[in-house]
Amino acid sequence: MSLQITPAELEIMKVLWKRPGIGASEIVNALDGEQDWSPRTVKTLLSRLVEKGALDTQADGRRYLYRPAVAKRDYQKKEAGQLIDKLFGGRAAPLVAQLADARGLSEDDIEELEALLGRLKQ
Amino acid sequence: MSLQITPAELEIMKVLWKRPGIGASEIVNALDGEQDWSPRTVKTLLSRLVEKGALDTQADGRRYLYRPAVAKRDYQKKEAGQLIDKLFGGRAAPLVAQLADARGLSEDDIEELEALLGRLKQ
DNA sequence: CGTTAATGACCACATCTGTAGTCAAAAGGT
DNA sequence: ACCTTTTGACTACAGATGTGGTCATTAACG
Repeated sequence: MSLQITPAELEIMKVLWKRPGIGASEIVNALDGEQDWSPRTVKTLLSRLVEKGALDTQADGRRYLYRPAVAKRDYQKKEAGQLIDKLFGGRAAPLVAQLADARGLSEDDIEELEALLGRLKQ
Repeated sequence: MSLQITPAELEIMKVLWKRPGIGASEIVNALDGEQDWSPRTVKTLLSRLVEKGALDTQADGRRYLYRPAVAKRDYQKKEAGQLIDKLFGGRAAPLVAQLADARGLSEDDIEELEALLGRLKQ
């Protein structure tokens, strides 16, 4: 299953990754200020995500509670992998180089990466 | 201008980043084996890219020569930046961590990254 | 108990995307 | 001077996407 999550749908996923198991109205609320969507729009996106298998539902009286069927981490991995396959010839290093160039890595970033590389070395 | 390049269009861009200034038929040819598109499809994608401002044209008799109006490097930067903004809270390090986890960095990748970090340090 | 408000199901519709067809003009072979 | 081929312009159309409306049901408030 390809599990294609669109940008608009991703906003919903982000809310649910932070607070899994909430209902539509809480999601609408959480998005307030972030996105300027009618509650109808949020409902539609929720339906599509359920239909796609990206969300699981659990009945709670007359409504549903939603929770991600895909871990954020897994989704991030998939997206990152797709980007490097699509644009960087499947190699990670050039991507990092671009990032460094594009927005500059902070001191902290650099240290974090060095630590990461250290761990990877054995 | 947002300059949204779709996946299909990107295939065209890749050809032209490699060989800028060629005409439609050369592009069709270059894509042979890669994509299974009718020449019509390639023409449509070319038109859309020109319309979007992603390609520049230069008349060559009765046809056009096409060349990218966006450097590959810039496009890569933009995409990488968008990904980390969209999914990684704007921080590059977590992305790299995911990549390492997702597909494993090769020895070479690790060395390359260490060298890169070294350069960034001063 | 009756009216209201919230909820999911279903529907609508414009735009974008993938994939191509038709057409007319021009370039080139014979 | 024709016929064929190539090319760009325009058109087509189904599926995905963004954005939101209608409706019937049901929970909840007074």
